[in-house]
Amino acid sequence: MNIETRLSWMDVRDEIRARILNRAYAPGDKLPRDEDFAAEFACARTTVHRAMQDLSLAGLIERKRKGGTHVRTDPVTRATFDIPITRREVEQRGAKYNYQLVSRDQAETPIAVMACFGIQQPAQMLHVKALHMADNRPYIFEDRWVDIKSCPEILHVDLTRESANEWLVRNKPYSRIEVRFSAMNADGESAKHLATPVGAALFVIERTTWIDEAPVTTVQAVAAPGYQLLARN
Amino acid sequence: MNIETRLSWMDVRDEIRARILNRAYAPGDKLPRDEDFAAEFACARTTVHRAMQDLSLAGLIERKRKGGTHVRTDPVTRATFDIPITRREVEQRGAKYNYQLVSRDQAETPIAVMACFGIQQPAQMLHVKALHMADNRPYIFEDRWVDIKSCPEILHVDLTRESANEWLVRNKPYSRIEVRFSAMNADGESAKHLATPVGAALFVIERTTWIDEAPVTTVQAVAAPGYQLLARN
DNA sequence: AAAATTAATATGTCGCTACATAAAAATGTC
DNA sequence: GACATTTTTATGTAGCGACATATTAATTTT
Repeated sequence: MNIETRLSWMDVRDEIRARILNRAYAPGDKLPRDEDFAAEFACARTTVHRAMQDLSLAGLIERKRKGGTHVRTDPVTRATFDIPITRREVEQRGAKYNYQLVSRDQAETPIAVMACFGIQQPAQMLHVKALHMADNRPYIFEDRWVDIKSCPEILHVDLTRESANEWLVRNKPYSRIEVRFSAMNADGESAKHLATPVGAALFVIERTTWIDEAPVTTVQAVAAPGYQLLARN
Repeated sequence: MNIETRLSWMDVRDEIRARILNRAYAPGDKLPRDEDFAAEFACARTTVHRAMQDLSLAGLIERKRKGGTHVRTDPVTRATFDIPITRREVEQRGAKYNYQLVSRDQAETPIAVMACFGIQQPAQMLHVKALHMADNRPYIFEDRWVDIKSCPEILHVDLTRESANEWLVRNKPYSRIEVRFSAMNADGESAKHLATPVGAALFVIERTTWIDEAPVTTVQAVAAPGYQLLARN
């Protein structure tokens, strides 16, 4: 094919996005039909469709069957985060990873944890606290609960050698996840493990995962001061 | 068409995902070629392709031309956030939105802000501080810099009535954005505006936007205690 | 005139074909 | 045997046609 004249759906997307940024199509405006764009760009409707899908996913436009395509009046900022295994995160920063089990015991689900999972009845769970280190300095302190019923194998894992984080990610892929970010003042325990003064502002990541409605694990990961999370888009 | 036998790409995706979760295909394993899946499911290769694309985007598999498709050995947690206009965010919580301009002046770019934009030379910028309130209680305190060269209109906007946040989102769609999350202890200024004790842990969202490499705005939004960010996926 | 039905229409999806492209595997050359 | 070149192969992308589906608009019925 003629390389110069062949348009990819990304070219189409970029052109339409450029027009929206130019305000050739202003917020609230109705865009031409896919077919008309296809005619203008001399490409197939499927190509325009793919471009539109992408813009729609990015939050720039809204599409409705029969209703047509409109530029969103108040575009949202949509960003995507990757939260890798902690070991990998540390190693990608070029630091030496180290891990330390703080405590490990079995208990009934406390009420706060039941709320995370959205369950009514308490269950037997494994309660693990551990510290992840980068270049021998505290990096993340995690406080984790693992449902024993949906994950009995965890009882036989040597958590002094391998972190529950790593074992679970490798061995229990979840089907649903919920992630919450917040800030908290260091309490006695986290201050001690993260080697910071009590009261220091710490970044908190809470993750809860399920396999088909069955709770798997919930973890509160408290990062050492200075931690930042950066978004792609 | 026969509704019962017709498979959609989502059905194919769900089936393949189920097999990965079942460990029918374990982490690191090579998956069958798209064509083989197509034969198995009696659908077109494009349908399998779409399913695979989705799984790949979700971070569950990795694809390489000629290399084939593999289950990722350490799947990343991938989550997407929507950060709407602050007013809309407040209103969606069912609270009354209120806005207050704290300060507004023009100055040369400080070094810290130059770093956010990745520019070498300082420029003339508008420096705005403002407070967003929910039900008359402090919600978010923002400290914003706007590049006057790429956004001269901002000088004529009455920022006592409309927040820069809202005006920019509606009038200056960006082409690139960077978002950073972190935690900080309340300093004198933020403590005063957010009505919290000095030292309280606050959640911080930093956003910087560009239009084609030209800096537009960078903002540090400090949320009142208790603020949480929840991810979709 | 209000409500229910029907038609029109823009987007959504699927199948098929053809060709593009990256990377591995095979082959040829020194 | 080491290196460069060609072939093979699995995924990536585009075009075309057909039908599905949701919604709006038009029409008919009450």
